Amino acid sequence: MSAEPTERIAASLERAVAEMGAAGVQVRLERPRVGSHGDWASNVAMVLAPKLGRPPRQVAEDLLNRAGEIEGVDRAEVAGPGFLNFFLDAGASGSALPRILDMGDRYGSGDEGAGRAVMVEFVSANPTGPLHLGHGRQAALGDAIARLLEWTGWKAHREFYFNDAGGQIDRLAESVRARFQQIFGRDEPVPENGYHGEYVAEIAAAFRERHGDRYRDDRTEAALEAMRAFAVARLRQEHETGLEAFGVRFDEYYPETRLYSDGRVRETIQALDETGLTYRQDGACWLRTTRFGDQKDRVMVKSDGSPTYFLPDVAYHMSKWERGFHHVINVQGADHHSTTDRVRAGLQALGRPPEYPEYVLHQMVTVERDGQEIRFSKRAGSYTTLAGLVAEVGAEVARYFFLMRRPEAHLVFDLDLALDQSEKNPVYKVQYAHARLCQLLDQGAKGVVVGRGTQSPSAPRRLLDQGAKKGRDLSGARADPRLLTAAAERDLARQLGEFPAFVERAAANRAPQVVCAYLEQTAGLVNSWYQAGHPSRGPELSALVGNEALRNARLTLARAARTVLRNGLAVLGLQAPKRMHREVPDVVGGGVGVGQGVPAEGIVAAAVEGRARPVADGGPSAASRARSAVAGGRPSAASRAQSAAAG
RNA sequence: GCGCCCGUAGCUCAGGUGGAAGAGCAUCGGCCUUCUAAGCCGACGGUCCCAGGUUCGAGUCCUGGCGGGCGUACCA
Repeated sequence: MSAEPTERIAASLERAVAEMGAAGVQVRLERPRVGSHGDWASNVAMVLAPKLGRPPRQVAEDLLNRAGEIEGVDRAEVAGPGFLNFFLDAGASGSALPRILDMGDRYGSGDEGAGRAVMVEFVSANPTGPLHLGHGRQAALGDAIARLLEWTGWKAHREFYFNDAGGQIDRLAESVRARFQQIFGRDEPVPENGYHGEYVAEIAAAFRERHGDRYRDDRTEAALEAMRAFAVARLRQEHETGLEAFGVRFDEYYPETRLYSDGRVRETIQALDETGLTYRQDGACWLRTTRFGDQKDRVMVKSDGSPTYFLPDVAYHMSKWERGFHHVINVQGADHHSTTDRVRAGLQALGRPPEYPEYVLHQMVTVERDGQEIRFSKRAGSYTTLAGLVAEVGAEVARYFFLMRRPEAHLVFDLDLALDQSEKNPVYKVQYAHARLCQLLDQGAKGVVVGRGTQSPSAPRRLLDQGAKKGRDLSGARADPRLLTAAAERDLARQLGEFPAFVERAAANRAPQVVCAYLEQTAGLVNSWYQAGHPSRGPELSALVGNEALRNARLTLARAARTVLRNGLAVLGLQAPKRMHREVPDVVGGGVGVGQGVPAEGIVAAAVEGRARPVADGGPSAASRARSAVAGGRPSAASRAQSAAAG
């Protein structure tokens, strides 16, 4: 193929435009969002119409007539208010397939980043309590954004920052001490502004397990310090293992105290002083952040001589810069948005660019259970933890839930829905489509043939022999995409070709939900294509037809689709299973434990029952349990609901 | 008061460089003798919060409202 079809279309249109006496009008081609609007569309007639004083549709007709036949274009039409829609022939629309197979698990990657370093800082939870769902959203977002950047040629560094000193850690230590004393029956209440969650008592119990009664009557600072260190270490460990269970790893954990111990905070004060933008007022030391667009000046050092949070924040970002990260993305909850202006202002005072660092601020996560909102509060001790959520719905579902919405949109996490209907979750649709393609390709490799009339026992054997003779050819590396003429095939092929553009856009906009939407759409096209060729429906449209050339082309399409789904899931940090098992819960069919070799009737019975009986009002029905258990290997919805209530 | 975010189908939400209104759930109706029905096909469902403006064209951009969320510390 000499030139891309788009170039030929554009050239033909530009010639036609010039003929109509409107040279210089830019011809732009765009991908219509809907398949029925063709492979490419142009708005040039509508731009031209007012200049020529003629109706746009008439101009469009005229343009088409003048453009004539275009190589690679099957047909063209005037549509809507005056769009020109071009439909490529099958060879052109399937032209991405060889490239997909060539690139394999790198298909979709790009090199916009050109190997530059970028830091993504996310989660950054303080060791004063367990990770909650807001941290979960951040973990999913930060990791997915880092992955997107890696896919587009950046070298991503994942960093977790935490405050391991200061007033809140003091209160944590005091809270642990109170709980510790309570173990011995002493009436020492947790401080009013301390941490009241159950986990504090657990820490105290663990502390006693480690140290016995040694600190029982020790009210010294050293005892408090021991508890502080113990609690921080334990919570830090809990965060790391929790994130690991969630599938997120960090390159570096950066403690706030390091900024003090290595003198960076002091250096930052000095450097800011030298800018002449600091002043003293009311006994405190201020920085003129208003010079850089902040709403008011900020205190750097309080009148009691201790620094505010603002100062180490600036020092920390100077450390990032000096470590070579001139591109930094901070993923934070929107409740931190007030700090972004002042931190950037402080950094500008030190000569950093105004857009450093970049922020992705996600809106809050609220959780509803039984139709009621649950409020998060570390101090009240009533909140839902990330670990609890992962235990309930699994890491994959939780991750996808957090990613499928724009970060700046409020996320309502309906626990009931996530529990009872998790198998209807889009992530299963995508993973299932992938597993389905794997099975199909497996059948293809075995030489299985479907279709009425061709089912003589010798047919598979014959194909197997041919396949063996021709080696890899059966896998379709040299298949002819022009044979993919059915609508479902062409729609799918076209969609697969757009994957790299979606990854690039998602990365540029720090928008993982774009990938989610793409995957769901692709999975839908895969399923439509698959169903259209289902043996019971249209065996002549199946990939497993007897005609070898057609079979090759369709199996190539399946391989390409599998590659795209697998890569897309990898971009989000999700698994691409080769096989998905349904597990029929023992409540159906009286304790029939069913695993891999399930009799088909069992599956169908459960599925039918599941559909026939919606969830009744008191609790989960057998039907909903059947659906829940499908998610695989986890407790039934009933027992999970109980554990949720207990948590 | 001021700042940021949100307002799209009954519900939860996607909507690219401004271009032809979408998905899932819910409801209703079809589709398993043969590749996994965790699926597919169809129907129903819209004042894209309101009012102006820019434009050949606005869910998208601009201005002003209305409604909701979050923030607005010498807290951490």
